[in-house]
Amino acid sequence: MAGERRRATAVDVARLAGVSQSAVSRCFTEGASVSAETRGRVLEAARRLSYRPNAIARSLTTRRTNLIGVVMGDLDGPFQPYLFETLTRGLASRGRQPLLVRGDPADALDGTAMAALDYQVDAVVVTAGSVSPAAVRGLMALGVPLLLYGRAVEADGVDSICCDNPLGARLVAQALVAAGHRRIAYLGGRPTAFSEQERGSAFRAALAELGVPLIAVGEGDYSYDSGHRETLRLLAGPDRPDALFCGNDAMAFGALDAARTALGLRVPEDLSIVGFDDVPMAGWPSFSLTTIRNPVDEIVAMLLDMLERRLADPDAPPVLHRPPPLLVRRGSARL
Amino acid sequence: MAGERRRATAVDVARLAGVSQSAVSRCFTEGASVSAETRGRVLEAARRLSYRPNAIARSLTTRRTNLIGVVMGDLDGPFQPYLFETLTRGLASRGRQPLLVRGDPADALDGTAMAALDYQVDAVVVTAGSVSPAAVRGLMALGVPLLLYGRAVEADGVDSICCDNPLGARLVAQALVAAGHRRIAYLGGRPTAFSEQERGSAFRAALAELGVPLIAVGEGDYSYDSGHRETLRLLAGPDRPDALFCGNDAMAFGALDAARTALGLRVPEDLSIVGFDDVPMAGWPSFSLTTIRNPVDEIVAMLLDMLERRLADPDAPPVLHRPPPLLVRRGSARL
DNA sequence: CTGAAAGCGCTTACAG
DNA sequence: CTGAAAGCGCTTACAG
Repeated sequence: MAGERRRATAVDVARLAGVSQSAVSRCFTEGASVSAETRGRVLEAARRLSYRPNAIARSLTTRRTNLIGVVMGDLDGPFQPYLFETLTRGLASRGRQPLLVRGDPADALDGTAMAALDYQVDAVVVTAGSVSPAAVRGLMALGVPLLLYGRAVEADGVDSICCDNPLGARLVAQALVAAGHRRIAYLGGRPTAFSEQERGSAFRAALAELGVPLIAVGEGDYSYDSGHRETLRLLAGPDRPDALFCGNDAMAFGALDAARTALGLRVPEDLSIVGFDDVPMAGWPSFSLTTIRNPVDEIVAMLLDMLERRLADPDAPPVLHRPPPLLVRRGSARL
Repeated sequence: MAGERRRATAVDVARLAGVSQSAVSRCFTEGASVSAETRGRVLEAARRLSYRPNAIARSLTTRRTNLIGVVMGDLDGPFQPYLFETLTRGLASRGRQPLLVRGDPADALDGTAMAALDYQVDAVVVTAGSVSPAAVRGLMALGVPLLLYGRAVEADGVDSICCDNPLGARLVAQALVAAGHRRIAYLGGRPTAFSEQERGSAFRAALAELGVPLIAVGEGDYSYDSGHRETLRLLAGPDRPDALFCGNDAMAFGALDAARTALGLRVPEDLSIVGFDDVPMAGWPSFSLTTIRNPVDEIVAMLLDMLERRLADPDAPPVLHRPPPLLVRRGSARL
């Protein structure tokens, strides 16, 4: 196999099969009319030449690329990889190619990120916390269908899906209070994140309604390290909390390690810790984290449906879905 | 903002700027000759129309897409996401777009995976354990430059880079024996994986050379769950091992949890556990895993250089790099 | 059912 | 430096 320099084109196949190039094209387009005999000869010639239609050329003529821009931030926590995995597999199984667009929660999209959009993606899906609100506005101005995961935005041609964060926070507040906790602390994620804003304020509101004060608040950035660091700080004072709700699982893991290993506390006897997301690791025996399940599979499935719908009709009215999360009781909280 | 249905093309810009379409094109191509005045008018018109060259059309004419196929498997362990993250960022920073190709270690690449290659990727990089050897051969037959990470293959036009697994395994064997361990067990990963074959056989060989027997062997699949399960089995017998080398960190975490939580053993007093990869989590206090550092950053940097070189000269002789790993001593092993 | 031809939006010799 | 034109590899009316 000399690794032929040039791939075969439809013209090559046509020549070999003794038909027109149009006939070749028809054999590779759904529902085009070709006689059985022609199709047979074309397919055989194509096979011999290892011919496959050039998707770039096809995209140029059809003005559809089948490429979906996927805006994502760092894959550095345990949650993002799972989401990304599920999303890209789902896309592929529906015959769409995910083209990566690297975001940065702090910035608008830079040039190298925007370059991906020059490939004429049919739509772009923005994943949780991957970019700033300003970047989302920039994307909206592009006139490309936008699907937002993890934040709610009201605009034409923009569909959003976002776990019901307020409900999740409320479930935690209620369970904690019902179990008798009265010295409750909250460890928030990146303050600019939509999820953090919803979770933080709903948690406060729910506690207030229940007549239980929030006695301490930490400010993390959704990372393990920030969870570890802030927990050390929150537990340093004299009036130590008896429960800590963390804005995501990664911080909760940091909190667990800080409480148990660094401070020598017993969890959940001395301190209840609750996370948010329910990543696979939350079930590992070393963590056994009580947490709120962010229904990723369900969210991705809905997102894919929203995408098909939007692709079929760019002018369809925007939709916003808020799938409900669930409290998962494990060993890290006395509930 | 009515979300204009049609993006501006070079012809639109040319009309607005009062120049030819060729002139517009030249303003967007590196090193083309355009007068300062023309360039100014074109750029201004382009700005007003939010014009950016259509990368699909450009790809068709230049026969270069700047798209790099990235073949990857599941992102379900802690190692793959970090690798993927580093690789795709590196690609993007060099102006190349990563196009995902989903692999499956057990299968050849299926149709939906191959569909990505119809986009005329300039090269494909295959990441560790993402596909079967048969799939790699299929990719080689395509005549597209191939870069292999995590396995060594000798062939024209195929470059490989792969951590020096035998060295890593030897480092572990030597350190364990030097520290006095004499009842050593090995927990392997997926038997069909290139890395497993190298690590497993080098570990055996090194122990044999040192005159220390391998008293037990487990067969996992690189997952946390398999590490947990196999460790329970390995530690069940009467002549319990005093050291366990795991084929990757994920299994080592499972082993740690099994030993400590399920079996109530002390690590490293009762049992030394060593992993392979040094994922970020290995440094978390709950694990404090002694492990072999797989130099991902270095590997990705080399991979990107290999890519540029291969793109510049498709006929360059194939290269094979084997960067050395490093033993990282933490708390999970008595060394 | 089939072929000739136009056109998708660019780049790049080729003349000037 | 600049424009007219060919060509990249397809799809899709349009005639037949």
